[in-house]
Order: sequence, then C-alpha cells, then structure tokens
Amino acid sequence: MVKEVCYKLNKSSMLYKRIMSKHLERLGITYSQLMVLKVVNQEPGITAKEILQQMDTDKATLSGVLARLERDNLVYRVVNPKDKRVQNIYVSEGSEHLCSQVAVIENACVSDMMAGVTEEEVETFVAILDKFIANQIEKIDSDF
Amino acid sequence: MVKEVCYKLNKSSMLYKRIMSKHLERLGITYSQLMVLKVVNQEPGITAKEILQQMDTDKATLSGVLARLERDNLVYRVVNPKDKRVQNIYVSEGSEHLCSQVAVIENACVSDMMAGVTEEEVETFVAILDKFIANQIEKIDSDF
DNA sequence: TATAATTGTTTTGTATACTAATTTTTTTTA
DNA sequence: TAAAAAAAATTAGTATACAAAACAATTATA
Repeated sequence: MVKEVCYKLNKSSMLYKRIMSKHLERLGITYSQLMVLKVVNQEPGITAKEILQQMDTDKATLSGVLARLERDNLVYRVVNPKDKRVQNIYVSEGSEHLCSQVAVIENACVSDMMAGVTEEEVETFVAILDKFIANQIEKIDSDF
Repeated sequence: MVKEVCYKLNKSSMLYKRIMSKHLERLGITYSQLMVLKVVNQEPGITAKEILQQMDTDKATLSGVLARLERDNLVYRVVNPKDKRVQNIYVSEGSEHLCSQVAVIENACVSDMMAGVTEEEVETFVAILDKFIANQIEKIDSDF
C-alpha cells in the first residue's frame, strides 16, 4: 500500500493538469505558459534566469515556453542595455487580465478536488507532503 | 496555503520522476517505458487496449512507448490471428530480470522520500490523496 | 589586453502527453 | 451480402521535459 504513494501522487498531479488544461483551452493558453505568465505578471522585467529560480523547471523548457508566450503576444522581451545577454520580460497589454480570470478557475479546481476533506486534514496532508518534498530535494542534491 | 496543495503535488510528482529517471538511466530505460514493461511482464500477451485500461495514459502515447520498447528489444508483439487489429505483447528474453532490478530501486526511492514520516502518517496521507483523486475523476467524468 | 573562463540563453535531439485524423479489421445493419 | 458503423492501432501536429551542445556577451586572468 505504502509503495503506491508515488503512483498516486503522479496520478493526482496528472489529473490536475488535465482538468486545468481543459479549462485553459478556451483561454488559448497552456498550463505551463500560465505558470510562467503569472510569475512575469508578478515581477515585470524579470529575466529568464530569475524565473528559473522561482519555478523548478529546465532552462531549455522555459526558453520554449517563453518563445510561445511571445509568439502569442502574451509577453514581450527587451534586451537589457547593461548586459546584452539578458532580456527583461514583461506581460503584454491585456494579459494581466488573463491572470485574474485564471485565478478564479484555479480556486474552483482546488475546491472541487478538496470536497469532503476538512481544512485540518488538508493542513496535515500538506505538512507530510512538505516532508516528502524536502526529502526528495535532499536526495537530488546529494546523489547527483 | 491550501491553494498551494496542487503546486506541491506537481512538485513532488516531478521530483519523483526525476529521481527515478536518474536511476533508470544506467539501465537504459525510461520511467514510462518501465511502467508499461511491468504491466506486460505481469500479464504476458496483453494488448495495448488492456494496458490502457490499467494505466491512465493516452493511446497515442502508449503507441510510442511500445514502439520504443520494441525497438530496444524489451518487448515483442505478435498479431492476434483471431483479430488482426490486435497485437499480443510479450516481454523479451531478459527483460523480466530488469523488472526485478527496478523494484529494488523503487523501494529505495520511496523509503528515502518517507524518511521521518511514520507509517501511520503515510496511511492518513494516502487516504486523503485517494479522496482528491476520486474527486478529480468525478470532475473529469462530469465536465467533459 | 588577448585569451580563457563564465554566464544567460537558445538550439538540438529524444521521450513523453494529448487531440485529431488515418488505417486496417471486424461487426452491424439495411 | 454490400455499405455503414465500430474498434484497435498508428500517424501527424503541438507542447512540454530534460540533457548536451552551441552561441553570444561579459568577466577574469595571465
């Protein structure tokens, strides 16, 4: 039974992405793109490197997501005059609105998922999940 | 705080895949391929459709995973004479051994992840996670 | 200061995910 | 039984995920 924890973590995570993706479809944005957009919206002028520090993804992956966000006019990039290797990223006109729309959807998804589970149980759950994550990060940092 | 549950589920799930992938690298197999291989090993002669029923993935994705498993000589497929649309899938000579090797790695990963968490806490955790998953599946079945 | 090392980012290549469209067979049905 | 519908898989197209290589600009060092 215990060995199924990881399988179930994967499953729930996958289902969440599926549900959110379905809702986001009509907004013309993907889940990954949204995650990045939110970070940029929070911190205008942020660089790709800074986004990587906040979001645990790969730089190659982020590069692609940013390219598609720019292609779809959701963000724009400006080469930093002080350091031409760097680009400062900003959300485009109108995409701030998208973020607030999505916040509503996200809250609904989370509530649906937690139906029949008490606030206290969720707290317990998160506390254990935090331990799992801490252990996993420790493992990754040590082994590799 | 509560709204971060999904983010954390994603994170832990992602870290698990990363850790397992790192270990599986030297065995020359990916996490997804392994999941499929285990099912085939459990039930020789299984069809793609039956694998889909056991594993919550997409048929197009599975098709690709099976193609790569066959390319790497980990499984082989035989057209079913009774119904030529169907292929029966079997693990190749030697890949049963791979499955048992991996079981050891999986157990180690799970134990590492659960360090400092009691068996009882894990039970509680899984119970809540099961509720989340049930709610999510209900949502998917109703909305789409 | 010319060269080496470093840094921020993109590109390349492989492997999922997932939707939609095809293909090949089999089963229905008119 | 011929045409339509259904079923099992594969293919095509787009978007991640991630390692490794390539690029361009900046900084360090001999």
